[in-house]
Amino acid sequence: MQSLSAYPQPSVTIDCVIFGYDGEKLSVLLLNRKEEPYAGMWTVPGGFLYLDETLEESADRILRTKTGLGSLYLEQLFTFGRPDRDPRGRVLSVTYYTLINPEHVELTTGKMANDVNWFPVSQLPALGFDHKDVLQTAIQRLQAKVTYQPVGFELLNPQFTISELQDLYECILNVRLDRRNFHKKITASGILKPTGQKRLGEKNRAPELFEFDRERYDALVKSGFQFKI
Amino acid sequence: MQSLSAYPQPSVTIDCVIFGYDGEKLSVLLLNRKEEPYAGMWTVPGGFLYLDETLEESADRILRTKTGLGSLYLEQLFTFGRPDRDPRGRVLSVTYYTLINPEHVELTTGKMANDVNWFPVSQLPALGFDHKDVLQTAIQRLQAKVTYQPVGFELLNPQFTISELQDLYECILNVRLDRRNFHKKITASGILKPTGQKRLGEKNRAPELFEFDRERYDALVKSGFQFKI
DNA sequence: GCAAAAGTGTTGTGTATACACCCATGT
DNA sequence: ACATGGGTGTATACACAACACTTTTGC
Repeated sequence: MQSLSAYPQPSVTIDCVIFGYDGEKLSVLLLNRKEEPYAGMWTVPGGFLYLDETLEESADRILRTKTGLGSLYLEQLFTFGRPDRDPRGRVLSVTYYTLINPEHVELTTGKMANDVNWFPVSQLPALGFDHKDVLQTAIQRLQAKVTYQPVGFELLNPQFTISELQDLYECILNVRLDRRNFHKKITASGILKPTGQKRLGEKNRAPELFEFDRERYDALVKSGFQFKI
Repeated sequence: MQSLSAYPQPSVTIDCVIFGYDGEKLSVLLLNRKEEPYAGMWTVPGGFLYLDETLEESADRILRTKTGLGSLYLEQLFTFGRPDRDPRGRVLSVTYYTLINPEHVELTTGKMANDVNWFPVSQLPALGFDHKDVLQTAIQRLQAKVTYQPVGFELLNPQFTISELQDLYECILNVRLDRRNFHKKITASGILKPTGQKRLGEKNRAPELFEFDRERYDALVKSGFQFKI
């Protein structure tokens, strides 16, 4: 590969905001840095881009190495590039984000970090670099997206109840929704597939279990469908 | 500035999609390249990022140098990073986009280009690099944005008629809208400031002239206002 | 007066909201 | 049987789409 060294060359990191939802609150996955700069502080998982990999391949490699997570569906968020955002020199950060269910994954602390942990978005620790801006941007994007697209199924079990879905939406959007209207709207949208099963063993009436009907959802999106909560 | 040379270093370009509207069709500003690679082909205006400037400063500098345009309000679009997207080596492209009124600006062909010209988005020439993807992404973003935010005033004269605004929307979205419903919706939104003047000299009834009420618009956006066409 | 586009109003239809009621389950 | 949350129905208000008529301007 040619070096193009006639032109200025910054370094580039890929940083990933991983949202998780445990049934109660929205959290993000953070790493405690072992090395300078910002040793001992928390940051979003990230690493340097190699020259022979795509941005997405890089994100996947970095997440596997540093958190043990792999094969996630990542969406590009924003590219941060303030000249002073990294004390080591000029480093751009191309950021990605995704949503996962923390109970479905196993975390591994890579050797570059002291610790990997979930933090509720309402109680974030002090963050290194400009990762406070990164997280703020990611939360705004997630909120904007959830109001017009039924994202968030990744955060629930494959089979879930309508109440669980409503809790998730209320949590992301930080609002209260009418239980009955939510029920009507979400079933009318046609993207929930009834399983015919119920969740037994709870204290109250057993709620019906649904699955996300991705085929039907993709078909609706193609035809210009817009979900509105 | 430290070099960080222990880490792989790609080059980074800033590329800008400039949309223009001449009252009839939506166009984009393209440069005819003088040098390899892709000499003689058309590309979106762009250039290499310097290490001491922000991404936005870089975009501004590049546009001034190559097109004569300056002080535009640019919005970040996407970062393209396929390893093979530039034959010279690994080059990331951080892209921006904006909307301007072609009649309000004067173009200068920088010495790096043979020519600078507007092309209707429906009749694009062969494009260098992956700029076909760049333009497609930009058009999608513009269409998505215009349906929930009243963008596009930058493309009109400071004073404009409701019909002119409707033509613009129909052009961007590629649909036909009911004249009377559009009139009601846009005036009810409160973001048009009546000037009390009319545009005389046309063949038919003189239409009222309006201005964009940016203060009121910003206030509405803050309070969670959503425009829907 | 005529043509052409601008401005205004009405009405029906569907969708969102704010409600109240019954049902099923575990204790 | 009772408490608790799950499922369903309905009346109202509101927004939107479809449509017809009047007004103003230049010729």
